[in-house]
Amino acid sequence: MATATLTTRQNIRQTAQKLFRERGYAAVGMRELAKEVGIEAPSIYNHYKSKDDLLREICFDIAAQFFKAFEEVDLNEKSATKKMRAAIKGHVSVIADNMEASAVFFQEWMFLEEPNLAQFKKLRHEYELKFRDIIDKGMKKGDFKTMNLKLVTFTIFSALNATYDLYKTSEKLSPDQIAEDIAGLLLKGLKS
Amino acid sequence: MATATLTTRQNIRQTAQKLFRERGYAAVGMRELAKEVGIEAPSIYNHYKSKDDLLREICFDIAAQFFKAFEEVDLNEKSATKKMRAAIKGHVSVIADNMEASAVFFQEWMFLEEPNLAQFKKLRHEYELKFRDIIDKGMKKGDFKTMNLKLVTFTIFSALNATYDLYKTSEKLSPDQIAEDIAGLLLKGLKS
DNA sequence: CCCCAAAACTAACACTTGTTTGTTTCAAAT
DNA sequence: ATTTGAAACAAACAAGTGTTAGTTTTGGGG
Repeated sequence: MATATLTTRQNIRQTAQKLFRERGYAAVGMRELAKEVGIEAPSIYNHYKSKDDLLREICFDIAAQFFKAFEEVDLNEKSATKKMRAAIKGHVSVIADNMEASAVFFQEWMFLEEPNLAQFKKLRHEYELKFRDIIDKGMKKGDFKTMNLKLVTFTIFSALNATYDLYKTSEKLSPDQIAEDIAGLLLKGLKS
Repeated sequence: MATATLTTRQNIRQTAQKLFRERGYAAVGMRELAKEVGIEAPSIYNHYKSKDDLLREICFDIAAQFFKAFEEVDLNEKSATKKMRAAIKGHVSVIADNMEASAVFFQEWMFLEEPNLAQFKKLRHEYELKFRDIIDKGMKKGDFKTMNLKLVTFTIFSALNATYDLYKTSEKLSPDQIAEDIAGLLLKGLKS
């Protein structure tokens, strides 16, 4: 059990992640959130500036984790195939380690208000470009078959980002195993 | 121009599809919807019983289209590979022909109220089983490599259901071309 | 013990939510 | 020209929205 005793702030955030995922950001009220935490709604504002602030913290924290996971991959791996496999593994691991939060990241980000929304989109685009870059270089070196780059990147991301749904329904598959299997399926499709 | 002159009912539905997709079901109010249609909110209730009724019609209509598209595939194709390719094509075509509605189908269905929600889940599960069945038989016949069935089905669905996002950003790719490319990528990964 | 700040509370504000009621408009059929 | 039913409307309801103001509780440091 990593959960010793949560601070109220941590408790609010964790509960928000759960509720936002279960019922959607717009459908969850501050009073409902507060009740689940065990406090009154106004008390939340001692810890977060606004509802949007809460969503912002959740989304941007996951974004940072994706970038961090990728950084290690980019430094340690050389060939396009190995980089891709490692990137997929890192990405899936972040999702696996933050199931609720990453579900919010993927499904509720559009409720961010400006300027957070614009910054979020920018970050996400940067991250996608990193993946696309690996694939592009792999194609040019002949490791991967030449195909529509945008479509391929999209397909891969879609598959990866559904990992969350997989966890819910699946007979216990480990994150590593899921990452391995998805990587296997997709890389075989990429290979020239 | 297929749009000769829409009935008010059709107008409401089409506008609802657009708004629900753009801003999410919970975030769209009846007054906002009405305004976009050019009427007052209470007038909507001359055409739909409730907000939920609107969502129900959108979601279940798309569901019916998926089933219809699959039916033809199942009758006309024989080998697992051909069936799979045709099923993917049919699925993507339904999305391509109903971009807004299918986006709502995939992202807003959880806002359905009971008993619609339960029925929707059941339908969706049935549809998934049809795909899984093709893959399963393909594996047993040796056309496809034996892998975790649930994971494979999930990965494929995830890729297919992101088609909508692809349309928005992509340099004009035809539905057929998208279906072809995705099918190519995924089937190669499946092949034994 | 007292103080002070962090964090909880109650009450309220201004506004929006989906929906209902009762009435009026309007176009097609008699 | 009159009837009729569909579809529009304005007004309102009860409940819920995020948030703020002002106050009380709480728990650790001097």
